[in-house]
Amino acid sequence: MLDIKLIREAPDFVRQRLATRGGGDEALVDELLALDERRRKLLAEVESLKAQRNRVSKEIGRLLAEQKTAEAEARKQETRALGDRIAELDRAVAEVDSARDALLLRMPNLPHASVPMGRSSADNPVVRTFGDRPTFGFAPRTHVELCERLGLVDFARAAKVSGSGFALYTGRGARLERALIQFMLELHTREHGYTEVWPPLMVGPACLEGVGQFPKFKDQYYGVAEGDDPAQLGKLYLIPTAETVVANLHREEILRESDLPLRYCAYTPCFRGEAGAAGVGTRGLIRMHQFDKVELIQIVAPERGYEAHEEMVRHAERVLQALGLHYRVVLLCTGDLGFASAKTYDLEVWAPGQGAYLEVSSVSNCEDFQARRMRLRYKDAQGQNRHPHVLNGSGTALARLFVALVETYQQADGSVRIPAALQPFFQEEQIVP
RNA sequence: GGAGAGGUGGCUGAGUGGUUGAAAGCGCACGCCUGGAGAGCGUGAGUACCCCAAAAGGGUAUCGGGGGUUCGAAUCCCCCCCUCUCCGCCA
Repeated sequence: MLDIKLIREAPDFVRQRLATRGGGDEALVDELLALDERRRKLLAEVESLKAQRNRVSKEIGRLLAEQKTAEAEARKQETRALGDRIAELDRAVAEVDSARDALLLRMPNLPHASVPMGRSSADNPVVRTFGDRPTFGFAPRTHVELCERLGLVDFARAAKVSGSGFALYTGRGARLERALIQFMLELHTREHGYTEVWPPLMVGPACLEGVGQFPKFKDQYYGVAEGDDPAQLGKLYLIPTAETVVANLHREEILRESDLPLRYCAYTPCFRGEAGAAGVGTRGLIRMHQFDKVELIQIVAPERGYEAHEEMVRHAERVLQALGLHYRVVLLCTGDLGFASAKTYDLEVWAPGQGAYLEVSSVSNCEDFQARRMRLRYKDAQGQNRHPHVLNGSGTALARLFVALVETYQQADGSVRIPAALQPFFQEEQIVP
């Protein structure tokens, strides 16, 4: 969430930055400031009353110790009314508090100054590209055709057991998926200095709130209930991305500066309701309720936030480079930026069978927005507690990468070559019908 | 799922209604001491919020979380969460 002190001290700046997102959130600033002012007013009053009560209580203790029971009783009588007033004010504070927090939790992060202005994905500038679109001496097939011919994915049986939006990888398809996961984990842990973690796949709502998914996007998630007890719902959710759990690993901690940077790499399945998303029902692997992803997380000192951000984009790019896939890097404009992010790059890989770029990675610096929500801090050299920058990036998402790979390396006879970097993990050079 | 034990500051651990924000020990930081280190001695130190232009200073809250009793709660009552042990079940 945003720093209430910043909103208090520079409301115009905050309004202006929020306005660039085009979501109308700047209108909340005045409401927030009014609540904040009321809160402080109430606090000042109730706290001075409590101070008074504490003084009298101590005095009563002293009087009782000195056997002056009558005097103590008199004091008690006096103070009784104070308690009622305090309780009343406490309730008022709690009300204002929760109203203020609810507002704060709904306000998105401020876009970084370097983020281009824009309304939608159409305004995202391409920052750089790698490679060229491959050419074919034949009409390239879609991954759906290729997968069915080669027996890599059984969509029909996946739908039979789980409905649409699920894939059953079979035989060499399953092995290819596993090889890609293994390849990426090895790359990031051995060459980019990330620590591998394999986290729980279900988390409590506090974690979703911590990364900024709650309360705004509550309908996107799969809630899990143990048994048939509806009261259990809302206790645990399937993670929509490893970010949800890994970014929260140190929540409510005060780290030492020497602990930073923390770099984690995690392979996990990801689960998404995709409620209302166009194309869930379309064939193929492009939009799924369940997909695999290798995620990168960094927790760094604010001074190093944007340096680390650029570095992370390069780490994700190396996956696509090593696999020899054509891709482009896009910088999200203000209007397309995610709720928690201050700056985001997307990696879009070319899928010849689709004739389109597919988003396989999104690398964001959320600055201290998430750290503040999850009460994650570190103690700097001066002994000050500060919120670190929390960054997340896909390194990369699997299903679409699978699509791009199969479509890019398809041959005229319907077979698929395996790029050299993947061969040690896949153990074969090609997939033939 | 059943039975029991327990959750106190960075850690260990005292504390069952009244100067207890919390003994003691360890660890930590700084200073003295030392050629240097250690030992020893001394000093300091939680977190969040509020008041104050700021600093200084003052205040409130915080002993797993929430609620209650009371003038006053780490201490009493209720609910919840978590950890550990044993049993059951189970990959």
